[in-house]
Amino acid sequence: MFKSGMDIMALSALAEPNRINIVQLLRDGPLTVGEIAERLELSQPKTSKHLKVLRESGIVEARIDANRRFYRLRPEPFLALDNWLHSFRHMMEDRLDNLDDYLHQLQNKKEP
Amino acid sequence: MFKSGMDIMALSALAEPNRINIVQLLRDGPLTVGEIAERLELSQPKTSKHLKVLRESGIVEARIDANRRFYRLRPEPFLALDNWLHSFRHMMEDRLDNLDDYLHQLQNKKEP
DNA sequence: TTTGAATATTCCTTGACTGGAATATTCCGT
DNA sequence: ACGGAATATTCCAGTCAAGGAATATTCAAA
Repeated sequence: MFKSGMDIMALSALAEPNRINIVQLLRDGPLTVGEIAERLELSQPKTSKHLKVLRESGIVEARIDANRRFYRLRPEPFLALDNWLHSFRHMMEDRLDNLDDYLHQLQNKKEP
Repeated sequence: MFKSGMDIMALSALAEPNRINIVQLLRDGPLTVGEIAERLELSQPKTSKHLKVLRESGIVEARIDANRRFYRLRPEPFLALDNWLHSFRHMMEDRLDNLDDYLHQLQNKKEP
């Protein structure tokens, strides 16, 4: 049986500013809790708690190295999200009316 | 200036079961409030309130026809989400270790 | 085994979100 | 203008998640 609905857990986990920041930070590679806390200027307990939510929703996982934990992103939820988004393809294609401008705006990441 | 962070508003709006259901229902085309409420077995005020959240986060828009409002999805947030997901491509490619199984599992939407 | 570093957890308070019920608004037909 | 249909809004109570502070746990090194 195939599940066409999106996982709420993962979305809820991402729907929080600190956690989105953590996820975007981990895009470039694994980091320890202390490094994450330092770069985002978060307290250590706060960081640990958000990482726990991300971990329990399957978005990150930890590699334990003695005292430290290296957190890194798991690809599965991102692939699942991408897969879910594909189910909206037809809707988007049907509505490609005044959308060219928006597309160009998204593509143009260069400064003027 | 280009914003590389994902919009929290849209994610928060999606991170709720009723609203995800509404969004997935609207995938197939516009519906009125009453139709949405009926198909999802939600009360009318409940439906209206969730639609308000979706509307204010830019996920849906309403076409007014006399007494009725036809709600439909806006493509922009989905494109934005898709665009954001692309920034995780490298991470996903780097971790395509034991991921083949998962990919096949996602692709196989047919029954055995 | 004591110390210190790194991380997790608990307790508590506060703010935000949800749902239900009732009410308000808008519009069409008569 | 009136009544009814479709939708929105308000009010209120209950729930839940986030933050701060303090504390607990785990590990390595001396």
